[in-house]
Amino acid sequence: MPDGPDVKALAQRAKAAAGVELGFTPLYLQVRQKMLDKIIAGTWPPGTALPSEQQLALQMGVSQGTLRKALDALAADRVIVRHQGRGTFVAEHDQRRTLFQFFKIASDEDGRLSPETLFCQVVERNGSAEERAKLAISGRKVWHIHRHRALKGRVVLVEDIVVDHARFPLLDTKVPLPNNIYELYERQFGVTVAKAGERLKAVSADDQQAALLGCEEGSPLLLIERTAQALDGTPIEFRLTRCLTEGFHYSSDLK
Amino acid sequence: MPDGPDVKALAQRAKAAAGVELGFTPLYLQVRQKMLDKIIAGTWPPGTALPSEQQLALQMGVSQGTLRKALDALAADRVIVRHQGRGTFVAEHDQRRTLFQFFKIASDEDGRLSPETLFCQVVERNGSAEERAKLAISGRKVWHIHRHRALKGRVVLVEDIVVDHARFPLLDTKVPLPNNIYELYERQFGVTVAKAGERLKAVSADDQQAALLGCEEGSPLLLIERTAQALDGTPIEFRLTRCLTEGFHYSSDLK
DNA sequence: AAGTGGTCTAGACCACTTA
DNA sequence: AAGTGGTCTAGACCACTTA
Repeated sequence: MPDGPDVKALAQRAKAAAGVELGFTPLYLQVRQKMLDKIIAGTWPPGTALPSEQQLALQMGVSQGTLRKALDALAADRVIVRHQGRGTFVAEHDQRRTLFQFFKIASDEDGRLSPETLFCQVVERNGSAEERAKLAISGRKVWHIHRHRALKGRVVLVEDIVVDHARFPLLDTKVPLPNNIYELYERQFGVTVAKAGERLKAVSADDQQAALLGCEEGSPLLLIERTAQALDGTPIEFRLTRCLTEGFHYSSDLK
Repeated sequence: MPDGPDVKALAQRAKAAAGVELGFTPLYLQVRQKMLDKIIAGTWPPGTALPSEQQLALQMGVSQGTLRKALDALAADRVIVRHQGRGTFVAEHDQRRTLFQFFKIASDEDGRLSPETLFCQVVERNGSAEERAKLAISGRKVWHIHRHRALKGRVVLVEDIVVDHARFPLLDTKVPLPNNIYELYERQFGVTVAKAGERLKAVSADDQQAALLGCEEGSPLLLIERTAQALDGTPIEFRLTRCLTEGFHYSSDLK
């Protein structure tokens, strides 16, 4: 004889009563949100090993299957990383992640490479209306980071990065910034970049850019406008990258 | 008392004995491959409604849960599309899919739009060594499709598409080609484009391109090199798109 | 009302890692 | 040997669509 016919329906209603309900939110998505909230709140900082699935299922009062669906969803968004036999961990901005998730420039012949930072400057200034809108901030001040980056020994990237001054106190004292800037955001400021959207255009190099990149004025450059967001969707960073695409390209998979 | 302790282990070994085994392939991936094979073979053409999960599970001799994991994997790769309450269908190249999966150009102000084809020419010619290598073909001949496409009434895209002559017999008799060329591949030639990789660069417009796009010679253009693949990974199409990015951009999500 | 995919449970066992 | 995530089953019920 099967036991209680509507255990999960009761659980569903119990969870639903507590949260905002529009129509129907499955249990596993409610669990996913609860776990995401803990990660956002810093209860489980990046790199932390989560409790085992069995323990989490007990804590949350759901079956292991439901708990796994929640973890699967978080893993699909790269919020957590799972290793069979080892455990489940909050995702970190190590070099590998930066290279594969956030760096899309590759050599035509040699594929993906890590860029080397040859110059880096941090300036405090007032943000333009556009910048403050993109960062959704009410304060006036922003940090402006300017970098020159090289691949295969040649400067091919010029970056202009703008972030909220208030969110990154004393950023200028961290100079020279490490090559991996998202690791800095994460470790020094508790800010996790979770995803980004990019808009690509072709533009002409002005005299300054031409001098930096060692090309002629008016040469075509790939312009990449990136808006990066935190785990909760808050915009964190606005970045313009100008890229010389002779021997290099931006790689995009359509699937 | 729980019944047979190793039902699935037996099933696993039975399946394993039949197929190529390197280490360990889970049942659900074996089921996924079997279903993919049927789709590739044309047993289930695009648009077909698959049997219900219950029926498929019975046919394959696995539980509904395992069958669902196989379908989930196929749905993640957009090979099939599922609709709660309606059924599961083999994915089709309708306008929506083309717009969201394979067309990444959007208006800076108005977002995603469908391009309009203003000019389209199909020519038969010998493929270059590079083209034949990219298409992995041994024959000499290719079709070269040249199109001019407009967004918001302005020509901003010039496309040069190269496909295997042998795979698309009498393609020139289909002129004028429909706006959605992947739908043509699918319906007229039984060729399904499943995924594509793109390489983006910034280049200068030559005199012809400048004339077509209504810009000055030397203007920066976004060059998109696409290689599109069939369900089994075979390269199907090599495509060069040159794009005027004034008021438009290429959109890419990093996650 | 019947059929479909979607969720959830409880429990067994496997593959893999670490000690 | 013990612990972790990964697979698989059998079965119940829910949300949604169509007739």
